[in-house]
Amino acid sequence: MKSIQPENNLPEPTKAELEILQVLWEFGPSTVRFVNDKLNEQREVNYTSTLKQMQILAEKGILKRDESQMKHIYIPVEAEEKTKVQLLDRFVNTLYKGSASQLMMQLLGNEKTSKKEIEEIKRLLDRMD
Amino acid sequence: MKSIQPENNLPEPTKAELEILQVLWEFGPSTVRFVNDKLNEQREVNYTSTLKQMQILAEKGILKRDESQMKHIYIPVEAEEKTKVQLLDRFVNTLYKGSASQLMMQLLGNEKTSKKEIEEIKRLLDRMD
DNA sequence: TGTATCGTACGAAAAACATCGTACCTTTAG
DNA sequence: CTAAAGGTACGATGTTTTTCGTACGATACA
Repeated sequence: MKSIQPENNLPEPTKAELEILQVLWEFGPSTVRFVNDKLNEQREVNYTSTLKQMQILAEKGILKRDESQMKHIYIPVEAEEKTKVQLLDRFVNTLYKGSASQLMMQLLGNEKTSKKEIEEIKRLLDRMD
Repeated sequence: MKSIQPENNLPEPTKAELEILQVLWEFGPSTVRFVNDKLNEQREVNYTSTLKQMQILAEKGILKRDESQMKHIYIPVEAEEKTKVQLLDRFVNTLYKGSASQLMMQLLGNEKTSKKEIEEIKRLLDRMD
């Protein structure tokens, strides 16, 4: 049963695009210079590469930008949460046929998910009632 | 706190590769013909395309194959669980800075995660003690 | 005022992925 | 024996994503 709804969905961000989004989510609206510097804390990347990516992101409508200054300021169009929910949804559908509980099981079985995390999750569920 | 461990990790499968893996996971070791037929239940794809993908997968060491017959049989090297755990791990790290509980919250907040799913998850956690 | 610095624009090359056509070998049925 | 059916190999091509060089306009300041 496919519900009819406005195809609001923006195109799925690519890997490189996600890197940029994450900087913007963490630090808020930023210039290319700022984002590029942040990226370079993790890996080497040329300024113009980042610039181009952000321009593409803007073309796609994933970012909007304030051009009133010479140093353009880029801003994510969708909130962090919304985008992540979308990505998560896709992930669950692809790998777990949409079953969130199956994903959970994996998460809980993973040694890398610490006891503390598990406690946190339980508390969360309790609070949900 | 990053634990030191052998970097066992195989290269991340691409989208097309994942499709193939999923068929193999669901139906067990298979021929190219079989996999291709399954894929074609969902979308049109040429036999040789699938063949090529599976050959690449084998080159990468993600699949191994039994060549003793003319119809080669392809088998995933890693178990479904292990690969999924790896992908999930990467996903959590990338989008949620490794916080499983944060991911959970999103999952639980998502209307698409049904009440039944949530019940399932709770039962799961209870059983964990 | 001129030159170094910092910005954007944009085409093009490089790299990663995906698809397919063609060659050619085996098996099978008549 | 031979033709059709079905298999693998693999290069070529198409597409998308990523990276970068170069051109050129603004700004800053010696």
